[in-house]
Amino acid sequence: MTAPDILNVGHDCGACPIRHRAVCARCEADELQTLEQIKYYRSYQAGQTVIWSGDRMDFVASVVTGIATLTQTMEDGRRQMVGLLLPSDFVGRPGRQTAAYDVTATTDLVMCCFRKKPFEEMMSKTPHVAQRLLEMTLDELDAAREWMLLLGRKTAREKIASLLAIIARRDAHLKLKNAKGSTVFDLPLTREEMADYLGLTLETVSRQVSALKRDGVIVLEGKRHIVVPNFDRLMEETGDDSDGGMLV
Amino acid sequence: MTAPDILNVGHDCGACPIRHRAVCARCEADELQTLEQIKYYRSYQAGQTVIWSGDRMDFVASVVTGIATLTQTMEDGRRQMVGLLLPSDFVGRPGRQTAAYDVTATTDLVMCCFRKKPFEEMMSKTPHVAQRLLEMTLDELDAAREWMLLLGRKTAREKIASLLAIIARRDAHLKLKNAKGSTVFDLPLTREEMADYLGLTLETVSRQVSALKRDGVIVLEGKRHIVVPNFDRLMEETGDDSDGGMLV
DNA sequence: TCGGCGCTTTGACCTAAATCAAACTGAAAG
DNA sequence: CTTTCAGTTTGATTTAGGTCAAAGCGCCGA
Repeated sequence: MTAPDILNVGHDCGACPIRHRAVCARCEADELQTLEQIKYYRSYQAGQTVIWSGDRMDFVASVVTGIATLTQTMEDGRRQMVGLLLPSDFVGRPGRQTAAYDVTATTDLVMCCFRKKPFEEMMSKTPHVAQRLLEMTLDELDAAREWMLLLGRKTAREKIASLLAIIARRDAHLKLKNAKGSTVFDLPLTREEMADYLGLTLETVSRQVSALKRDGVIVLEGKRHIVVPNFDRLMEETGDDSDGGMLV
Repeated sequence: MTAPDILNVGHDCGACPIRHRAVCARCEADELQTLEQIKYYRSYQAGQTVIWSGDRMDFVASVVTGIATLTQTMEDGRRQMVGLLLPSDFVGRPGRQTAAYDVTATTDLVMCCFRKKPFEEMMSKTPHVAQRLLEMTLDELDAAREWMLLLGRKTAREKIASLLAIIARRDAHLKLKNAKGSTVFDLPLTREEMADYLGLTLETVSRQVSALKRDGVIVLEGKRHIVVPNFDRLMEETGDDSDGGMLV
C-alpha cells in the first residue's frame, strides 16, 4: 500500500521538510496548510530533558536535528534506553494523555512539534495520515523486537557490534564511504548511553570497544570517530543472520 | 479520543465476538458485514507453527482461544520470544508482505483471520479502524518497551516475578480470586518458553521459581498451577515502581 | 599555562547466571 | 502395571559481565 521509500519522496514545502516527508508524503495542499498552521519548533540543549515520564504531553513531534533518547528508570536507578530518535524520527502518542518515558536531548536538539488536539482531528479526517502513522509505529515495533533479541540473547561483543552497525546504517547523514570503501561515522552517544542502550555497564562497553579495536574490526580516531574498514566483518560480529539484515 | 475500555464495550454479533470487540467496537453495521464476509477461522495444535519468519502472510488475525508466541532465532539456535499472544490479541502487519517472526501455537489455538487485501481496503475507507489499529500497535510498543527494561536490567528473580505478574494480570480469563483473596492461575508456558520470554536458561527459571516458592511468594500446585497468596508481595519482587504498574 | 572536570580506559576481584550432568515426576502409551 | 519420555528439578562447576578502584585524556575556562 505504502511504498517503503515514502520517507524520501516528500515534497519540500516550507520550513519543515523532514516533518512533512515523515508523515505527509501524500498530503494534499489543504492538509499541508493545516499542518503549517499548527506546527511550531522547540530547541533543547544537550542534556536537557524534553519531557518526564508521566508528564502531560500535549504535542507530537518529529526530530529535525540532533538526537534524543527514550529511557525508563527503575526506583534504584537502573536505566534502560528504549528508544533512540534520530532526525526525521517521530515521537508522540496520538490518543494518549501522558508521556510513557523520559525523553532527553543527548545532543543539541530541534524538534518540529504539532499540538496534539488539532493533529488528532486532522488524523481522523485524513485516513492516510493515520495509516502512515500506523506504518511508522509498526517499524518502531519491529525495531523494538530486534532490540529485545539483542538484550536477551546477545553477548556484550555482539551487542556493541550491533549498535555500531545500527548507527552506521540508520544515520545516513553521518554515514560516509571514504576512498578505501570504509564506513566512517561519529558516535552520537557516550559510553554510558551506549551501556543504557545495550543493557551493559559502561566499563563493559569500553572494554568491548577496545577489543573490537584491538581485533581490527574498527579503527578509533579519538573517542567518538569510528572507521569501519570492512562492514561485512562488523556484521559478522553482530550475530545476526548474514542476509544483510533484511527484515524478512 | 478512544476510551481505554473500548475492548470491553463491543457488541457481540455473530460467531467472532472477540474479534469484533478488538477491532470494531465502533463499526457500523455495513462494516461489520464486510468483516463477516472476509473472515474465516483456522485451528492449530499445540506446538504447530502458524507461520515462519519470512513467509508470505496474506492475512491478519486475532486469537480466539489458546496462546501463540512470536519468536526470533539466531543462526546458532539462541531464541528470544518477542511477543506473547493471548485471546483477543491481534497479529498481523497491515501493509507488510511477509511475517517478521516465527508464530507458534504453544497451546491448541483458534484464530479468526481476515484476508489482508480486503481488510486493508476497509481500513483505508474507515478511518476509525486504522486509528484503532494504531491504538493497539502503540499498546504493543509500550509492552515491548517494558519488556526491554526487563531484559536489559532486571535480575533473574525480578524477571520471573514480572512474568508471573504479567500473566496473572493480563490473562483475565485465567485470573481468579479465591476465598482468601489469593490470585490463582495456570501457567500457559513451559519452563523453556518462560526462559525464551525472559532471556534466561530454563535451569535458571526453574531455580528462581523454586526460590519464590521457598520464600512463600507463590505456592505451586503441580508444575503449572500457581497460587499467589499476596499479589502486592509478588509486585514487590518485580522491581517495578510501586504505583500498581499504571503506565503513566 | 594550569587546573579542573567530564568522560574514558584499565586492572583486580567478585558474583549471578550459564553450562554440564544427573536424577526426578507424572502423564500417556503399550 | 510397566515403560517411556517430555518436562522439570537439583547439584557442581565455570564464566561473562558486574563492581570497585585508580589512573589517563582532552578540552574548556581562568
